[in-house]
Amino acid sequence: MARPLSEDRRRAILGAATELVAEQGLGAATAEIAKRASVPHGSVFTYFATKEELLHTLYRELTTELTDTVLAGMPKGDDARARFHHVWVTWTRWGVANEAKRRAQAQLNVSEQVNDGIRNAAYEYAEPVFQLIRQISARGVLRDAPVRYVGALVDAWATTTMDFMSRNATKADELCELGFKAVMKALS
Amino acid sequence: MARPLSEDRRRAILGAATELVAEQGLGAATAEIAKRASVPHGSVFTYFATKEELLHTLYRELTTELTDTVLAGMPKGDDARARFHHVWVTWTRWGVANEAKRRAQAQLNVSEQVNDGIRNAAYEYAEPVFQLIRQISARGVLRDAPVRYVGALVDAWATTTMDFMSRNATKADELCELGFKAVMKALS
Amino acid sequence: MARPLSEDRRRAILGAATELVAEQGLGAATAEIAKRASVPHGSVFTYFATKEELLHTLYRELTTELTDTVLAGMPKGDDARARFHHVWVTWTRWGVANEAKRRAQAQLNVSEQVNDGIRNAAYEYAEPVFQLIRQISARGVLRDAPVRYVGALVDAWATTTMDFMSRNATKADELCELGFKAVMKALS
Amino acid sequence: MARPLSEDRRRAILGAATELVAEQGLGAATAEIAKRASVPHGSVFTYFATKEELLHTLYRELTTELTDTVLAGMPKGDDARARFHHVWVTWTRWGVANEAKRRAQAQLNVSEQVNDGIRNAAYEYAEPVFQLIRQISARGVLRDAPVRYVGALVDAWATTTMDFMSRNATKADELCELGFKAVMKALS
DNA sequence: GATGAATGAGGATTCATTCAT
DNA sequence: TATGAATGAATCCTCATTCAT
Repeated sequence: MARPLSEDRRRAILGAATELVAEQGLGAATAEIAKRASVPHGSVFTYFATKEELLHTLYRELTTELTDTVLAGMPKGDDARARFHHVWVTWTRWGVANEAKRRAQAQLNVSEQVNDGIRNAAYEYAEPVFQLIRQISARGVLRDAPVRYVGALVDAWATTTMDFMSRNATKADELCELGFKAVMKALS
Repeated sequence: MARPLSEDRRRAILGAATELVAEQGLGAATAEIAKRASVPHGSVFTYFATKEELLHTLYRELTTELTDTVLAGMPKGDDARARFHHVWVTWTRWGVANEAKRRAQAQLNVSEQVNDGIRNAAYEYAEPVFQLIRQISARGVLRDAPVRYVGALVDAWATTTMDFMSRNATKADELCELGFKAVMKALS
Repeated sequence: MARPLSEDRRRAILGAATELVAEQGLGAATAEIAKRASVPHGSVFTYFATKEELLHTLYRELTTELTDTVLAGMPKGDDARARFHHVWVTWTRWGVANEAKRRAQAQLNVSEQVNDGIRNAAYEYAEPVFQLIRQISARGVLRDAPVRYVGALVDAWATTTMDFMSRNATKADELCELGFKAVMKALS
Repeated sequence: MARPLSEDRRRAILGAATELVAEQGLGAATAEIAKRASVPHGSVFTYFATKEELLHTLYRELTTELTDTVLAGMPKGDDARARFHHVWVTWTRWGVANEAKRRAQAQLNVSEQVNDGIRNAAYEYAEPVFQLIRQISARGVLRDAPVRYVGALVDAWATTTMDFMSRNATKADELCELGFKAVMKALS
């Protein structure tokens, strides 16, 4: 049998794409992505049919990784606040620890390139998080608002909080907790 | 005697740029912007030295317009809540009524193209809004957080709210008010 | 007013395309066409939106030029034989004198790139020739065959005749006359 | 012990090449040929050293098949007209029944890729047909013309006739006979 | 100033061929 | 031999900016 696709190469390309999209936006050149991944330009297209597919895959992988990270180690039991606190802290720390990933995600998020179908798949994968948010907000001002809206608000605040944590490393934990308290107040 | 630059043309170019940046991101071609503006390609460069300058100007004009809109008709007096309500409603309505502008702004916001200097100028212009936000949050959980952070949180929620208002026209007003209540709870 | 498109450049590009298509087929690179035309590569696309358009234009110009050449100097009067003789001789001589054009035409003819619409336009332009052919063949074996078919037969023989005239310069005139006699016999 | 090359695969590749060359010209990609043949891309190059060799082989097989078809069932005896009628009918019917083959042949014919050596080999293989044509035209206008020229004229008319038979299935037989009569008149 | 052609580096993608498995 | 990933030159086309008119 022929040589199988190399998972390493695939990851190298996605990693390079993450960095360059974070730095330059979706306009990042496939040739430069290849160079950064130490892979011949042509190889980008043996792993991803088009640049669009590469970006879609990147979006999917980033959102999946984030959801997985946030759900891993989730406390059991029904202390919704504790559970949400875990989500919030894990989430924002992931964002601070993975600046390129976070910024690449931000670029992909504003782009038309990422269409509703792809976006919905990401939301579905994050369903447990949405459920938790619904639970938290069940008795608050937003109790009648669409979950997707409430989820998007939490996302927006998490993103903003990460940005400030990043820029202000010494006060990162403090900002994280302040952000958490504010969100909790808004939701409950 | 040199012909003076035409304000109409300048505005046409900025308008076309708004639409195309909203649709395609910063990659929008100057030639296409010119065509959309019904202006010869060369004129883009008599009104703006480079594409970068055009985008910077666009960012400035959009943020300025938004700030002006929000501050116009601001209620007098010290009812901070009423004043902030005015800001919130005007802001989100502007966003819904000016979809292209809102989306262009979002594109410019994530871009490295718009540097900190330009961003700070926008913040300074919006200083009255920041002051109002500080006032609102003076006794809340975020009382010790940096104003810029609190401002960014409000911005993030306003943006998210506009997006959902846009997609859900029949419930726009309702979402606007829900969002407002949630922000108020978070801040105070 | 800005610089107008240069007819010289346009012709240079079409000329270079003629040569390269004759030599290499439709696969000829636009970059090489540009080089042969002593024109920057980008200019090819300011004169022709796509390579396809360039090839279509080339087809149209070649067929038009041939038709014009053949119709110019057509004897007046009703001596159909004399008129057709003029057509035949002019046609095959044009082909011998313009080897690149003839071969480029041959390449374009077999290509799917040149669609029926474009082909029909060429036939319509050559309508006077078809009428003459119909007149010549009105009492022959092919009297009930579709004119387009008879025309295509004549075309096929003219093309073949030119090829042999080209390869055999000393007997070119002889071949031309032999071909003519054979066609006349076939048609009448 | 080395596994022997599979005749089936070879034929599958040639078949796929026929279709794709007919559709797209010589630019057809080997990878696509492989896919159409349901054969791994690499196999194309174990059966044919280069793409060029594949195309040469294709040309040879197509011309050979046509000659074989035309010569099979050739009436014995010295009725040259009957023999040529058989050739003509078999030839044009083959062309109509094998559209892809006919069109692939046309593509290969105009290409420089197929050089004189290869072309001559095909002519030699078709020698009996040339002899018949010489016999038919021995007393006609073209009696002193080079056989190759006369052969090429017949080829050109056969090709044109097939094209029209193909496009006009209901009148195919009629066109076939009309074409035959015209050729006979031209030659004899 | 107004216009739009000119330019050539850069962009995404394709492809014949090779070669590791 | 079979397979299909690897490669990088080549392909068509785009684009910001300049400049002749």
